[in-house]
Amino acid sequence: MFDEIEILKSFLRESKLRFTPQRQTILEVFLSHEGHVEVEDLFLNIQKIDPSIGIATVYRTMNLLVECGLARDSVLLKGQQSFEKLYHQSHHDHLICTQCEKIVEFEHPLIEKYQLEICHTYGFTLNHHKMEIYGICLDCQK
Amino acid sequence: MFDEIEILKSFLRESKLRFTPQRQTILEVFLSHEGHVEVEDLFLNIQKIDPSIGIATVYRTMNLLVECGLARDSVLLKGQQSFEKLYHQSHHDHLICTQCEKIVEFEHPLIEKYQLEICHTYGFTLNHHKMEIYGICLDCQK
DNA sequence: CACAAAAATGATAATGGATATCAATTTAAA
DNA sequence: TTTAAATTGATATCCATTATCATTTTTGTG
Ligand SMILES: [Mn+2]
Ligand SMILES: [Mn+2]
Ligand SMILES: [Zn+2]
Ligand SMILES: [Zn+2]
Repeated sequence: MFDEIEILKSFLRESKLRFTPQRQTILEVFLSHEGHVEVEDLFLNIQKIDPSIGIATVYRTMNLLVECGLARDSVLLKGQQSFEKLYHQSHHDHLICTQCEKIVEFEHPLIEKYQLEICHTYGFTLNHHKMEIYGICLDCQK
Repeated sequence: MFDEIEILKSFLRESKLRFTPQRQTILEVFLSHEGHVEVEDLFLNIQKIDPSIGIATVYRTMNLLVECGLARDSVLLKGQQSFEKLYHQSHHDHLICTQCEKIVEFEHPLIEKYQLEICHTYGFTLNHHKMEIYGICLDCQK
């Protein structure tokens, strides 16, 4: 049982990359966020801890976190990339209100099962998937 | 039973917008494409017919086509927006090879059914959805 | 401890797709 | 014909992300 820091460290070691203070800070700030984080929010909170960290390093590190499976890029909110935690999180998909942009997370085991079936039918190996349902939430229906 | 031109015309009429030669050309070229079209390809083919049409009008018109339900924006290929026909097409989702970017279309009635269930559970009205499965295709597995 | 090679960083320039602007043109309706 | 509104194309602008590059940091080796 490893925690996220260990995951990142071993990923970096295998890739002959280095574990740096900046990468640690960025990972920690990212982990402190619940749900879906935009790069801008992430960057603001990172700068509170270490104002010398540049935006380029944030992007670079987030890409690494996606590569090693600690993050996934999530829904596109107002044109900006956003991320959410992937490790130690139960898999889920998203229900998005097109009016207020509220995001509800859900999971449905049968949908996951049929996805596997589909991959098998077409000879694909399953890597990951993205499923977003767009509609109007209860609040916005009023 | 209306065809696409009629759909667009009546949408424009209701919105107090105008049916123009440019819009007709763009719609026709779009309809002549099978599958998923990037803006760049679309623009090239439009210019073959009317070289005076500008890229801004193409974007503007494609947005209209999405609004009136004749097109939907589809998967993001190499950073560019792409569209596919929506009217008179059977609904389907996408299986995408992460290696060669091949796109296979599939449909699964049960998945659609469960999506409705989920919306009902959370009190959402269902508008549309997007489901993409990423994996490696048979050819690329070799 | 040097010392060298490789990797990482931050500032900033560059990229590129999409949108906004605006003067000129076209359209619809009276 | 006349007028107001809509549309167009050229082009400027926006803005998120990536590339560049000089400098700094890290790692490993003797
Ligand atoms: Mn989520
Ligand atoms: Mn398709
Ligand atoms: Zn809502
Ligand atoms: Zn493939």
